[in-house]
Amino acid sequence: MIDTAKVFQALGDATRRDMVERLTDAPLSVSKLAEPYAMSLTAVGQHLAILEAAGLITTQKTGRVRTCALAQPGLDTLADWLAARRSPWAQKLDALGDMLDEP
Amino acid sequence: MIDTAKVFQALGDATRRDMVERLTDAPLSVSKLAEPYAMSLTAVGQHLAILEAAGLITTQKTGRVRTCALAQPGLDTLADWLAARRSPWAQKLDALGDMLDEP
DNA sequence: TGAACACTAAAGTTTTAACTTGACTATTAT
DNA sequence: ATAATAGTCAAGTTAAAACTTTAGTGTTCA
Repeated sequence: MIDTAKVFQALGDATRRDMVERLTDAPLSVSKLAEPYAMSLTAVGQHLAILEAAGLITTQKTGRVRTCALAQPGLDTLADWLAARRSPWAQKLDALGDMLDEP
Repeated sequence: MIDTAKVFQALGDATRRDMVERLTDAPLSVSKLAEPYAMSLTAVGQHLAILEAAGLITTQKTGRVRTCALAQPGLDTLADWLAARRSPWAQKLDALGDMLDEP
């Protein structure tokens, strides 16, 4: 399980949150991911490292292109934290959801 | 609905997240809430203002004591954001949970 | 083989957020 | 009335993130 602090800190930044949102639709290369932002590619790479450490994305390099995709572990950490703070009903349903998600 | 940015930014700080976690159990005064932290009351007050703006807590002053309690709107914002990024199964169950939560 | 491409590493700068200090208000207790 | 409590305001400091620049690696294309 991913550290809660890393997940919330990662999503606390607007650029990183936007990256995760864009990856919800489809995987993207670092360059494509960087396009909308007015910052260097280096800065984008730093953001991606933080997102990856938080288990929110996975990346793999093929040739010279690194492809980034949304990852579950970070989202699961977030879901667990949330469940502990919501109504008993929501908690039970979240637990059921986790059960049904398993392979 | 609360702004997503405010909620994530609020929970991105370890002290604020700890405050929310402690308020999950029971409401607390500003002083009681401040006790475990090695920082001024002023700093605690600043954190509380951010949490309140994010809809994660509500506060009300009675006499000279301000009591802080966990609030739903911020958590709901978080739940909605999460639901959009998790598996279809988890999404359906979250929606069902929201339905059953209603009065 | 050489040039353009897609990134990456190290180190420094800038910007933002957290926290402090000192002074102050309103409420409760003596 | 006085003093202690509980919190607040404004302004400044400090510490942590975000971002840049420069230089470099490995990969693909002409």
